[in-house]
Amino acid sequence: MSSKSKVPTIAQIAERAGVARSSVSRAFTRPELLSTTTVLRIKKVAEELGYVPNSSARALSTGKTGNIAFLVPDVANPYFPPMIRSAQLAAENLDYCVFLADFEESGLKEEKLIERFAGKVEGVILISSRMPEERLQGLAEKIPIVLVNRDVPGIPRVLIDAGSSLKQAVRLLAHQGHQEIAYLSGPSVTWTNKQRQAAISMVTNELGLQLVVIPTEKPSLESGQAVVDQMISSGVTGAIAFNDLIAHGIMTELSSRALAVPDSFSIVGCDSSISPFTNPPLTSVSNETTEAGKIACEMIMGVLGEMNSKNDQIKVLETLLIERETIGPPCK
Amino acid sequence: MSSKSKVPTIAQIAERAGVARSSVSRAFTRPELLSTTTVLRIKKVAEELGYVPNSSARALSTGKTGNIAFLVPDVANPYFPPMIRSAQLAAENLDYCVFLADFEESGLKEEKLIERFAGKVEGVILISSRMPEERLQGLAEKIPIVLVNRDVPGIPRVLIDAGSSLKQAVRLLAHQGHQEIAYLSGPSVTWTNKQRQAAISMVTNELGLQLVVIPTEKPSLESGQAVVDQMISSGVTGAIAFNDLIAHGIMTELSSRALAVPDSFSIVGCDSSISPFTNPPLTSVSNETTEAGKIACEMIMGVLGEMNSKNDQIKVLETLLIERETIGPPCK
DNA sequence: CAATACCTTGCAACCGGTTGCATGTCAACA
DNA sequence: TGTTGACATGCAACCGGTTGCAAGGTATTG
Repeated sequence: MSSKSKVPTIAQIAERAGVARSSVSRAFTRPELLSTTTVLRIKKVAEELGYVPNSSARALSTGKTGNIAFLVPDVANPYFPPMIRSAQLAAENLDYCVFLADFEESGLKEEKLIERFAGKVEGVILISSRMPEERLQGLAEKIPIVLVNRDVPGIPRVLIDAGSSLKQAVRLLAHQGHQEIAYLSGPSVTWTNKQRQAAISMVTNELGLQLVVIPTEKPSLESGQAVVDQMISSGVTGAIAFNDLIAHGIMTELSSRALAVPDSFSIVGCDSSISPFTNPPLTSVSNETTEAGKIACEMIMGVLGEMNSKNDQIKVLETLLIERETIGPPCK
Repeated sequence: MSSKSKVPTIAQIAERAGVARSSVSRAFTRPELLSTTTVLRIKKVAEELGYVPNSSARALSTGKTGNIAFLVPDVANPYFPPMIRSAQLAAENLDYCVFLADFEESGLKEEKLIERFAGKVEGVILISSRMPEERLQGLAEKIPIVLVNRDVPGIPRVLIDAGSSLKQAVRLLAHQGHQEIAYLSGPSVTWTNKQRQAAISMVTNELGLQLVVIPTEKPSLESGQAVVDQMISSGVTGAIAFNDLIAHGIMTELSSRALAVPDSFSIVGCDSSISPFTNPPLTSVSNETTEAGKIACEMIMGVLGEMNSKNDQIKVLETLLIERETIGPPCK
């Protein structure tokens, strides 16, 4: 029932230590301005009373919250957690805390979230943003933004380039004798999807292969399962999926129809989110998300200081095609 | 170069609208105290100037930050993302923002994180906490805490009970004729592991089966692969793993040795995090994490108001054994 | 028509730190 | 010994909202 106890403030420490409030503040933020003995005395008293600086108050007077926000399209998509993890770790090392939010693949929700966070954070990291370019640019003038897997001029961004690996995958399929292949596309508005599809279609054109683009509902397992009929009837002998989830959905569905991979179909995934775990192990593109998360975090820290100055830095992460066991010669 | 622009404050809205600062404040927080026309006028001006309340300032004077923290042992473990997602969604509906942090399976780091968040949040949701019980109780006196999958009297908690499902799994194995089975255990300090192991051993005793407990390094795929030798040499014909990841590691390793599941070994997982995706699909325990995250969030909201009052509520979520295709008769 | 109640709005203190400036102390230097 | 400067500390304003209290105005009532 120590009614007065609660959380001690700077004032109580000051009184107990016989100094001014400002000295207590400085003991924590700029100890080099005080004599060593004073700092020690203050810290001792603070320790005794269990003092913890009130971060709202600090944020109010300094204007720095020490927070950033990390927005992803779908937390449960295994592609993102490693990125979330590395970004959060990187932020933590710089004494920042990170808010996480899921915008459920919706540009509208994304925008609402940004507005909600605007006052609470110093910057926002947007993963695979679905917002229209002009909106992004508008927001970027109000609050520091770093994009991952979205290419908007004028906004700092880190891009994971799966293009070269996917081109290599097409060549590999061609080399095995495939003439007609499918691309199971992802969310059509995303940079990632456009970029992947463009890379693939460039090489199929070059090699004179037939490319069938089959859209999927969502980049999920279920969507992969759902398009198998369409894929089979299209007459292709191999397929490259937008991501591992779709590829795995296809494998699952094929397996349930007693169609073996790669004997009946060759399948290539992308991102290596779950490809090491599938059976047979899925040939896929390496996963650079951990690196991307870390870089995005470092980038935003760099941007925090210098608002206004047109910051147009861009970092492209290259990928590798990881050959596992789902490519073989065509069946038909 | 509108140097003066920046972010408008309550004072500028007040001036522009010809009212006192307090009226502007009330227009947003308690509009029923003002006349409709005044509220409208203020809101209009605020809209024009792009006013957004400064949440640090608000937090300072009200004492409420509108944030909670969500701490997990490992973001990248597929068990957690659905829980994170549902908790975050639930929080958002109540206008709360959530910090996410990864304590890397370490009780020490967990404690540091809680302290760091202490000033920034109104409450903390701890998933599978590794902290000693007395520490938890100490912290719970300072800040509202809700535990998930950790059973500490006096602290509100939600528990996912896989026990009954695992008992059923043991019976199923026994019914198929298995005499000796293994439990591939998880992190020994966790409530989850203790509870699962206890449930299994209760039934093996009851049925007179031989139970071999094999510890794993981490609840990960790699750890599962690493213990296969030990499992084989122990002479068991079936195994129940602490989680799907370990189970899948075992399946992968067995598969690379040309040992088929369930023909050579029967395997049971837990949590259904990746079990629907394995090949063959892994018999496992249902995943109640989505529900748990939501409930944890609701629980902490309930606790926020009434600190001090001994709150000892507990919610237990029951699970289901989901039979897929990895249990068969013993081989040896 | 005066007294009373209610509704609307303003005043000013407060939340808990931070920081520019002023003051005071003491040692070093001329 | 008087001056100068470095160093240590205090004072008070400020960050941007919130809120108890009071004042002014209008409506209600006897």
